[in-house]
Amino acid sequence: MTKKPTEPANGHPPAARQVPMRDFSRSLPMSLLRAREAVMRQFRPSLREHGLTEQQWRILRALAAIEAVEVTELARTAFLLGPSLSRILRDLEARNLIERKTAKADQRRSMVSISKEGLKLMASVAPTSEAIYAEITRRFGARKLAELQEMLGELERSLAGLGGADETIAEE
Amino acid sequence: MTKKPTEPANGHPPAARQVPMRDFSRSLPMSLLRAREAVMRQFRPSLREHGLTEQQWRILRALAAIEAVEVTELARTAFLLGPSLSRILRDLEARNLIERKTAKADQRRSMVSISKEGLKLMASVAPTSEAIYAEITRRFGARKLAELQEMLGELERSLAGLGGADETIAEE
DNA sequence: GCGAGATACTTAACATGTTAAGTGAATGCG
DNA sequence: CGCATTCACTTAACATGTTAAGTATCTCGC
Repeated sequence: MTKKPTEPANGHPPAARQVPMRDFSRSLPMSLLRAREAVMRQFRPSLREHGLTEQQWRILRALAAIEAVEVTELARTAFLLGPSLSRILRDLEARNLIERKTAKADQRRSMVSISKEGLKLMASVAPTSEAIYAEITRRFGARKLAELQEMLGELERSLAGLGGADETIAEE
Repeated sequence: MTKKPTEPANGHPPAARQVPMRDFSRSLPMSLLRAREAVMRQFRPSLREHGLTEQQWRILRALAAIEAVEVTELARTAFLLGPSLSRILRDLEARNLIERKTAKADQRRSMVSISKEGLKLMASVAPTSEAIYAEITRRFGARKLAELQEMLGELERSLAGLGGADETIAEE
């Protein structure tokens, strides 16, 4: 074991850089993607054991903190797009982990809440999840973790209102 | 400043916190997800105009820096899973943006390279992409950006070899 | 009140993420 | 050699990301 399967011979490519660009592997999006994947890799197995995906878990967590929410608000909280949320809610409802009822005042809105079963499932997952988070904090350092999150928040804020496109309001 | 994470007197939801957990919206995975989305939101419209998705763009960028690579190595570089890459390469090849040829020495491997057309497309996208990156850097600050990326790298490294599960080597 | 427009979702369609299984080609070992 | 194992990829199947279109409901001006 620990055998090198294939030696590419070249430690690094001889490079034929034909288009001038930053080193791709060091771009901000890639850094963020890799960091997030490194973190999520820790959680996924545990969630999987409980039959939950990352997104389903996000939804349950968001619901556990409140009585009930509209779908749109839940989408914002769990950071999911409407269509994704719509599908997931359908499945979670079929599994009796959440409940839905249309609002009285506005028949368009539907109020979502976590069910007793959903709470039970959460209670069974939470300890492991918290332990993993604690281990990550221990490894990386609580102070640095707080700093990192602060920077991420700043980054987010500094890009707010720079909507990439179709952000032209009241213009033609 | 230096506000405690869990403010009991939060002006947010009436709270029916039934399962003890961290404030979900401030978890590390969510911070990373939101930050990355804030960044990618800037690039997607431009890529879309050129008929490229984020992942296709990653592949082209990775290919532009070298002569040719095996699929597995490309997957590592572009941070894509094999199946995703396999599909995308099929499409990029159909659009004549890349070329493939099986290696002589090992018929299993296929060497992928960017085509002349692919390079032309890249050249047409790169300026806008670089401009967006520059604007992000300007807004957030070059120094802070470097710091952030350093921290993200540290986070990644500190979690390496903590494979969440099925990481048990030489065991049964 | 009523019809145009706005809202809150949902469906649809296509691309990717993710895991498992399949296929053909090399390798290692008896 | 023979053949089980390993490799490098590809397919398959299901879940989500992403954009566009559809549906029912509500709001508002006239």
